[in-house]
Amino acid sequence: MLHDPAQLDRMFQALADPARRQMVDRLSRGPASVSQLAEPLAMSLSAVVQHLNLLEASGLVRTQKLGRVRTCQIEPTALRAAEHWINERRLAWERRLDRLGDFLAETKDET
Amino acid sequence: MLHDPAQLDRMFQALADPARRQMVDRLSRGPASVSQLAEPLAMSLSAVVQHLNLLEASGLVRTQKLGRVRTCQIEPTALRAAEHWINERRLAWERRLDRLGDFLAETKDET
DNA sequence: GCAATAGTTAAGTGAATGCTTGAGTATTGG
DNA sequence: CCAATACTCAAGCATTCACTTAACTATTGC
Repeated sequence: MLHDPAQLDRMFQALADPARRQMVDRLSRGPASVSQLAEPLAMSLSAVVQHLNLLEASGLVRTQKLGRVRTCQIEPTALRAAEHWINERRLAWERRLDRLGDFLAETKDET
Repeated sequence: MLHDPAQLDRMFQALADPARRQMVDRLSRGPASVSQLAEPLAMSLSAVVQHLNLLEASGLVRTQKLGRVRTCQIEPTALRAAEHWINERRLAWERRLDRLGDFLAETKDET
């Protein structure tokens, strides 16, 4: 389920918004309630809840409600999936460059 | 300029679209012309050019025109910036978990 | 019990996005 | 020279997005 392309899509989509990235950033320093997440953001609590729902649907954040407080946490495995996608592409490119370098060095030797 | 928040924003924004990610994926396997990028995509060439312009503005892709052919390449340093942002947050969370584990182990010893 | 707290839900709005079509501009092979 | 190629640019359009406000529900502390 980590490599579900639709899930990857929701994840990158979720990370595309600066407010949501700020929320992820805040959560990387420890769990927080919805109000705590909202506090530094210049928008209504309702807007924050909507962002949070998206983050949860994307798998980046997990939440649980105790009483009237919803506590939010980062889901590191989801972050790792996004990280991995980018890393794979970058490495593929860099490996290609290396092979090209090797090839050029070789053909230069053959003078 | 790699840590310009506006640039990071454009980058995550660029990666949020599946067509654009498919283009990055294709480019990770080597340079390509606009038409080559368009070939597997179910949309007009014009649409592809619009995606490409966004990718270029985000710094993820560099292009150069020779004659009538625009050749596109990945810019790995930009990919690295996105990767780095995610990685930092994930590591911050995981380090926090480790410290928490240590604390729990310590307090358990003190019985 | 009742007011304050913490969050939820729904409806609406304006701006941004992802396309399309159509008309144009260089370049290039024959 | 001229037709095919390889884009490029500008409008227009439907959908999605990021909000807002307003009304509502569920806890908690006194």
